[in-house]
Amino acid sequence: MKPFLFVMQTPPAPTDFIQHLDAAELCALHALGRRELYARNDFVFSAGSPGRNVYFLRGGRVKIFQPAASGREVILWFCLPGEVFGLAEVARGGGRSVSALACEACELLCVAEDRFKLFVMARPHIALLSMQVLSSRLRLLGEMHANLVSDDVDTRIAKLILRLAARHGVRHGSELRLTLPLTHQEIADMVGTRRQTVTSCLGDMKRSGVLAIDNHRLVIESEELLARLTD
Amino acid sequence: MKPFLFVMQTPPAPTDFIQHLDAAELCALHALGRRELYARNDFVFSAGSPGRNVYFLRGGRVKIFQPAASGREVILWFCLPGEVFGLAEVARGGGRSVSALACEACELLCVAEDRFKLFVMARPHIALLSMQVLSSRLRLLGEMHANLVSDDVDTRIAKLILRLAARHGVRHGSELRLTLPLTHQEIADMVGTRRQTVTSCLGDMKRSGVLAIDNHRLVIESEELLARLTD
DNA sequence: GCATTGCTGTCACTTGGCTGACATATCCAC
DNA sequence: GTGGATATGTCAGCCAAGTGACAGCAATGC
Repeated sequence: MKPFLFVMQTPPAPTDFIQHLDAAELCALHALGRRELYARNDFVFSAGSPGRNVYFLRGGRVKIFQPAASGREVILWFCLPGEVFGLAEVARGGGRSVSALACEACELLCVAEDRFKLFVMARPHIALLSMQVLSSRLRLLGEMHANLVSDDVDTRIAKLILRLAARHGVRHGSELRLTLPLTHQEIADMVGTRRQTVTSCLGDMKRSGVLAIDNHRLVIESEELLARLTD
Repeated sequence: MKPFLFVMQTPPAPTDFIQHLDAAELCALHALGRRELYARNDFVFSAGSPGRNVYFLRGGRVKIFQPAASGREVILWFCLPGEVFGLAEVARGGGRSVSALACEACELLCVAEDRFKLFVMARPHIALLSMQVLSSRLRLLGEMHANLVSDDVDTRIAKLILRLAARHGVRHGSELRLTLPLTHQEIADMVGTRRQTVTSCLGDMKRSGVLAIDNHRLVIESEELLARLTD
């Protein structure tokens, strides 16, 4: 089980917010907000907007990314059902610095900032949970940042895939299959490189039997080999 | 006052934790922890250690950095008196992912994790404050990360200097002087490049009258010109 | 059905910044 | 003071990765 040490580089995060609420709390939270539906490629919010809501994802996937100079996008993470997003801007004030885009049809719960603050302040352990969520993201981002500084593209992509596998992976026989469909461009935006570079790097990995791609979903064929690319 | 728009790119952060406490709270916090002294270049904690304390800086400066592959260091930020650090690891669990090093003689208040949690849970607005601190760091790190992806070294250094000026700058006649002494190596570790590159980039800036260096402290001679390097 | 748009694959060309090396300058400890 | 450690300045050579360009291949919509 050596390779798993890498997948577990960062221990499993308490990313699921909803799961940590009891029935009464969940009910109270729902009463505070309203249900919203978004279609594929709709923006839930975008960088620069004031940002006075916290969102809880009930279904679908949301991509959180940051616009960078010259129209580039830096993808920070994908939110899964049960997770919060838009929390940091609300806690801190000063408007959104990131954008949130529905990757597919999404259902979410939208709660206004002031109501959420009251909700949290009345329930100390939820305040702690919120701190945990923020802390996890801080750590993940720190790790991504350090990788970007010190690893070459191939290594960054290998690490990314292992990280994604820990969160979005489903074991399928001897393979580990990502549930999240990704384009080369999106991978490039996650590791800070260009699409062509990703194409050629993934090409190498396919050729050497590390992984395959099926319907835009990465399939890890050898965790062993992949972990080795990680340095 | 155009150039100030850049310095203010990210609005002033509520970085000072202590300042937001009233006398009674501060007193209670002090009662929970113990005072510790560190000499220049002492580690307060280092990446990999379990990390069961939160620290409040009362005097001096602490450098927070993350070890990266091949012995590189990635400097995330410098803590100033009044600020917390070590908060994320405690909120989240799972040990330290960063190291904290005293840049000079430091006095700090060390509070055990469980005590701090109780302290926070009993005071909802302090929970909110903690969330603000984490959120601010998340945003700052996001900004640094995006810069690293999309800007070349010169631009990154210019942006770094403006960012530092907003936090550590003191106006001195027409100059804006950083209170924080920095080596080229440290600047390199903050923008993700190498020492030699920083030396030559700063050399260019000196030659073109953008800044000067006095006793390891950057002195911005023209915010105008510096902001222009920012793109 | 066809057309438009977006994704993948490949490749020749260019370059920013890393590397390693060395000289000088400055600081600190003893 | 003197000696070692640490910081700065400069430079030639090299390479990882970006750039731009183009061709084939899905999808998706009308």
